[in-house]
Amino acid sequence: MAMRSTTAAAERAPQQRAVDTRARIVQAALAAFADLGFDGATTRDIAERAGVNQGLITYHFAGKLPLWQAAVDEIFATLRAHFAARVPALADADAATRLRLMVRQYVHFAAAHPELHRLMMQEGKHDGPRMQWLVDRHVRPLYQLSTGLIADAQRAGLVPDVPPLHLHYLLIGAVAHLFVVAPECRRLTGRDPLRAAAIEAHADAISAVLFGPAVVPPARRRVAPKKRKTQIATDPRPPRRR
Amino acid sequence: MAMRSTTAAAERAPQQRAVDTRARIVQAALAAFADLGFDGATTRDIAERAGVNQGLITYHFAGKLPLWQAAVDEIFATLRAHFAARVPALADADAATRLRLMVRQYVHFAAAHPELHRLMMQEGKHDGPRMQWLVDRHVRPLYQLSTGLIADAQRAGLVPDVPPLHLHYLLIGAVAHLFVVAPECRRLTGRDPLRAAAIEAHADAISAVLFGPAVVPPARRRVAPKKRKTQIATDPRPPRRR
DNA sequence: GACAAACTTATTCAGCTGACCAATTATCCC
DNA sequence: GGGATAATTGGTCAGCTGAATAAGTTTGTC
Repeated sequence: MAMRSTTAAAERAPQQRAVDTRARIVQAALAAFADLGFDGATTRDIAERAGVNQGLITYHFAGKLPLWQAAVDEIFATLRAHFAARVPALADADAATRLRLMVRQYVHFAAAHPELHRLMMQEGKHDGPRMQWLVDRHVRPLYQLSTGLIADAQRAGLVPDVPPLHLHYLLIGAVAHLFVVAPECRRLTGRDPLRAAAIEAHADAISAVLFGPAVVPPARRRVAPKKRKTQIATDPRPPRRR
Repeated sequence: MAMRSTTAAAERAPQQRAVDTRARIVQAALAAFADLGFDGATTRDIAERAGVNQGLITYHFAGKLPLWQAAVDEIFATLRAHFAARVPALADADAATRLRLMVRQYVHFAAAHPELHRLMMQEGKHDGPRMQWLVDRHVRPLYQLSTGLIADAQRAGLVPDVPPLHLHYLLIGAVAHLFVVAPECRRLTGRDPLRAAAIEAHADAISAVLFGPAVVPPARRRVAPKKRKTQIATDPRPPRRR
């Protein structure tokens, strides 16, 4: 094993190809675990999806469980990066603005990465050591962030005054379900919910339901195809006409 | 192989114990398929959960797929019965009342039978013959009922005027997700979302978000109320509190 | 008691499971 | 270039799981 024996002889930096294969394995594992659950997914299947030899997954990861943990870490890191990159200046904006923006970005993330929610539903069904690890390491921090924002928004009168717990789970389900069962929606309706327009429409629907009709000046919605030129400043979506 | 005799002699009525074991197998299959998906679930496991011999499942059902179909038929029949029993006089009431009532009853059903949504999410992830069968036989009729009600409610100004497709999936996710991942919620928050009070609170949350804050009289509000001068006539949702 | 429905027991056997390892190749550092 | 090490390969392992069925036993009904 690589031991930094005598001098400060630095351990070799990991080679680029190793970084690549690791990443490909993690991505394949993510898809497999999200699809089939921990027990249903097999290391062979994962290796095949990743296009690598099966022995490699034991080489790079100690076993199936560490691989699962790496996959979970990966998708949550992606989620945090998504928000960090797209919800700027969190400290500055008021709660209302932040929540509106985050919800919209959350819709986009859920559409681009349905694995997150598929995986969470696979694991959320049964308690156990994996779920414990998952909740303590990733879910709880996000939950506290989410409910904090919700409480702020409630104080501002932006969202209904119901227990934040319920609003939190309500929101997750409302946002993610369409994309989790996107193939079903496609067969049922003939429309692909992953089209950019459909994603935007879903974000609009969520916003309309959660925050009420997006109006600051009481423009009448719903009656005629009246153009809505006045968009609230805090909602960065482009004005869309129907 | 015991074949049903096709002679002129009348077939015997199925014995009661056979009806019972069939039902127990179907219930066990429902739980297993919802938990593990079609491929992940095993007939051995199902037989064990049902407390019957594994050979019986091949005897009563022709194989794994017919068993799955029986389980799906069962849960959807239960859903229809639930609505039929609890949403009376569908023809009389106006769309608003019906939708309010159905949403609330839907929350109760989702809490009592999370298998439905677990199963739908397992199957909704990938297209294929099973999903096709499922959509054609069960999902599409419900979808048309749901979107019909939504459209009516939109005409009455009860819910935001967004595409019914999005409202439909939004609603399903919002209602069901909390109960699908109930164990996660329990570990995360220490509270059990299956308590009667929690179920009611979730129904309240859904109603508040979807229909606006609860109005005092439970009486029907059929037409757009003109009482509120601060609110435009075309939007009957009461304003959120400031 | 006759006879079929309902159920049990005991197989079958192909294929897959995660883990592990010895041999091989690619890459790095001197 | 060459030695060392990281990265990768192919293969083995021992055991388990899969659905299905054949043959035998109990139970209920006529």
